[in-house]
Amino acid sequence: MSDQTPDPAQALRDAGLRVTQQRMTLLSALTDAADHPSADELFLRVKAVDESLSLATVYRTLSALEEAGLIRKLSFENEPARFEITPVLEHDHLVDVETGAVIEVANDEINRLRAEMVHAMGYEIISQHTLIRVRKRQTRIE
Amino acid sequence: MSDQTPDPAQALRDAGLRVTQQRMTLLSALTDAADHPSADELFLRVKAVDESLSLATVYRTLSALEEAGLIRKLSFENEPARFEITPVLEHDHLVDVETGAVIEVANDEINRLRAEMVHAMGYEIISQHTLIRVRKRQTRIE
DNA sequence: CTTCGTGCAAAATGTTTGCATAAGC
DNA sequence: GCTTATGCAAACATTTTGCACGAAG
Repeated sequence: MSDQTPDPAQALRDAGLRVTQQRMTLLSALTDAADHPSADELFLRVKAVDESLSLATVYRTLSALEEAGLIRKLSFENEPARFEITPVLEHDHLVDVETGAVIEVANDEINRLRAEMVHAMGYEIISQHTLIRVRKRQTRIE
Repeated sequence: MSDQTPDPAQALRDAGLRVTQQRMTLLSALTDAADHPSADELFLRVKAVDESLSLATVYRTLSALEEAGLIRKLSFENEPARFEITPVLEHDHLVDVETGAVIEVANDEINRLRAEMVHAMGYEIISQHTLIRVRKRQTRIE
């Protein structure tokens, strides 16, 4: 129960990054986020904490955090990039095209098959992501 | 051996779209493409056929073709969208981060598991795509 | 002949960058 | 003190749009 929400300062230090107020604010905002915010949405959230934090810093910090492997960038279709704390358990995303809802899904069997396939081709996986656009199935008359 | 490269005009008509010279040129360019060109790359290729064809038309046509289901838009990371003729057999893409090469891969087992999972959650798949960023595995000393 | 697609230029969007200042180490 | 991060505004790349004209059905 000690590293549920690890100290952002420590996480930054461990990643070899300088610990600044802005980076801690941003990392905390992402850690606290239940959704998958875009740079712009994050900007609004961190501004509520630190009025002076700029959008440029949000972008620069997101790049730095991604490069350090602390966060993951998700490229959805026809919309700005979204971000999430690097998941401990690999998972993918369903996007309900009607509501816009993003649902996380994990399937060990699929992950295993994928890793095997890639390995057999002589590659190693750096990162992976599956995006499935879905619609609620009509189980009854509507 | 009759519908290997179907008549673009017919394909457009079947999709309920007006048959214009520009759309045929673009659809042919994509059908002939061995790679996954971006809007800009396609623009260069179609301009070689029809000098007057504009970039705006390329974008508008790509949107129309995608909506009609004739082509698929691929959202890669940190680069413009790429396009391909809608594949008959569902497949995903490996991107070699060192060379930039895009490799198509298909795995029926994975596709089946995915469809099952999504179905069990009460959804139906509209479209799906897996992007795997990879690096060549060192099999020997380098 | 009516509707829809096109070209052009301008605009909108999302993201990056140069520079002077401020903060981390 | 030396190095790196930040804020601001300007630049950038990609994609979208308003409008007048031309082509498709």
